[in-house]
Amino acid sequence: MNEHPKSGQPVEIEGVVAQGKLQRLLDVLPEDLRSEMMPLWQSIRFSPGDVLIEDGEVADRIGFVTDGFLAMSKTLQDRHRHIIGLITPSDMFGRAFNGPSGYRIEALSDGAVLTCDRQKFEAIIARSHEAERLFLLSILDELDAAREWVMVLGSSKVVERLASLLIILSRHKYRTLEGTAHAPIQLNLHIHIKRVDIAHLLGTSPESLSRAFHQLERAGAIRIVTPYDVELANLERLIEISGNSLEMRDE
Amino acid sequence: MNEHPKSGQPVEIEGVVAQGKLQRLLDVLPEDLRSEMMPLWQSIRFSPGDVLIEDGEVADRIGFVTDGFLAMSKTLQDRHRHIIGLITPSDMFGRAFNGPSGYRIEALSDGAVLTCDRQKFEAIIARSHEAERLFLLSILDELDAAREWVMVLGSSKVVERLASLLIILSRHKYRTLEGTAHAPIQLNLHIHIKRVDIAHLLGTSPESLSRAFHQLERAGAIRIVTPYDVELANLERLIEISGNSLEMRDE
DNA sequence: GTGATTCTTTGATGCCGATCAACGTGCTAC
DNA sequence: GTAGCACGTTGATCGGCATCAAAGAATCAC
Repeated sequence: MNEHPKSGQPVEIEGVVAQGKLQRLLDVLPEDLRSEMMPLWQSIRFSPGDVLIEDGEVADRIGFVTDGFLAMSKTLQDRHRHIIGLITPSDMFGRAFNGPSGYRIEALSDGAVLTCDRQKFEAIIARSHEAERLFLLSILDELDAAREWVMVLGSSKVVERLASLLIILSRHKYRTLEGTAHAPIQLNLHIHIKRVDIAHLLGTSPESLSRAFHQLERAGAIRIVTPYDVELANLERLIEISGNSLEMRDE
Repeated sequence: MNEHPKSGQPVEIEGVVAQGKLQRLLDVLPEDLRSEMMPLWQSIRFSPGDVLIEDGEVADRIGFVTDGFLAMSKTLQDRHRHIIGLITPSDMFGRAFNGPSGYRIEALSDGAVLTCDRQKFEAIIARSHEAERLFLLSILDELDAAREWVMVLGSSKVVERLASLLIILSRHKYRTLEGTAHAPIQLNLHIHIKRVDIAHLLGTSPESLSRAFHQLERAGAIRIVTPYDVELANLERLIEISGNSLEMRDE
């Protein structure tokens, strides 16, 4: 670990392998900057409930998710926790170039991230025009995700929101499966996130969420094998219920 | 019009004056690029209901709001219109560097924008490292706004969401007043937006919205002079009702 | 002015979902 | 094994809000 492989080779720190955005970013980084940056990275494995960045903390770290799910949330003074968004593999968190985060980053599943000191990261990235540009452009993806999330939360009914979430999660599975299978008839979705957290994500209660799940099953859209294993039996109907609020592109 | 003033001088096209983000962007642009870009700008004045960019249209224009309010929305196939966010003076719209918008941009009030062909804009901006950087960083503001909006929509109750919106709008007034008054005791807020549109913004119906307004008045937080003129009688209480979900910084 | 149109408000009803409470189920400890 | 615990589901009640309907209020045409 902590070797400095050449561009194009996978980067791995303590068994955690960089992929997605981070991988691409390191690929375009000139050799010298790359060597300089590599020792700064640190891997963190997390379990459900772990808090990576505390609410309001001046957390000057940025991180890239390599595996698992995180949530960006904010606790109001009435102790009610709002979840702002879901952070999925390849996503970045922390507010590079724009001061500390202001949000709480908390784990919803098992997984791992690679993190780096924010200011050092910025300093090195800024020395490569191409890398900086690539990095800043990746913020557009975050923006898209945030807006998609607004669409999801804008759906009045819980079933609609749940249908949207299942589609989003299945898209992520597609993304990693891309290239292996082509047109999967039925999709077995393993949900790594606890019901309570899904409920908070969708702005509802575990009870209502449970009913929504079974409502989807009764509608024939999904089949609940276990609470963590759902079969998307009728994707078309699922999309229909979701209200078609999501772009179905593959990125 | 269409003269090419030196850096630092206000830019004005057909009576519409660039300000905020666009102003700053033009300020850092080298003289030659600036001269090249100026003729590309075009001013558009709008009235409530005007659609600047149609849903799904491959609209390759970007624009900066100089005055008034716009909404970014998306119409689903069930004809239900979701509003993704509010676009306010100084904000940008259109997806520079990232393909066409995909959203509908529609006017909620009277106002004006300065627009430019997207690809030509990108091409010129990309030739100035500093300008490109400034521009890409401004996307972070959009991201913040989107996330703030998620917080607002995440509030379960309509009054809470309304309180948040009023605060957001008053902040914008502050922003333009900045420097003139310092600690205004009471704030007369002129709302340029129709009730129906506010209702859609907040994901509710005009009827429920009306009740929410009067609920705020009964709580002593605001005083309704006319439907378009509201006095923020008790800002503290308003913030309290909003759930404190907003950052109260002045940017 | 007067009428027409548009916008806002008020009232009545029914549904969705939050909440409280209890039960079921699977896992861990020992 | 059994006890304990965490998590998920189900049931019952109640409040907020969408919806339908209709009545003010403001604006515009002429």
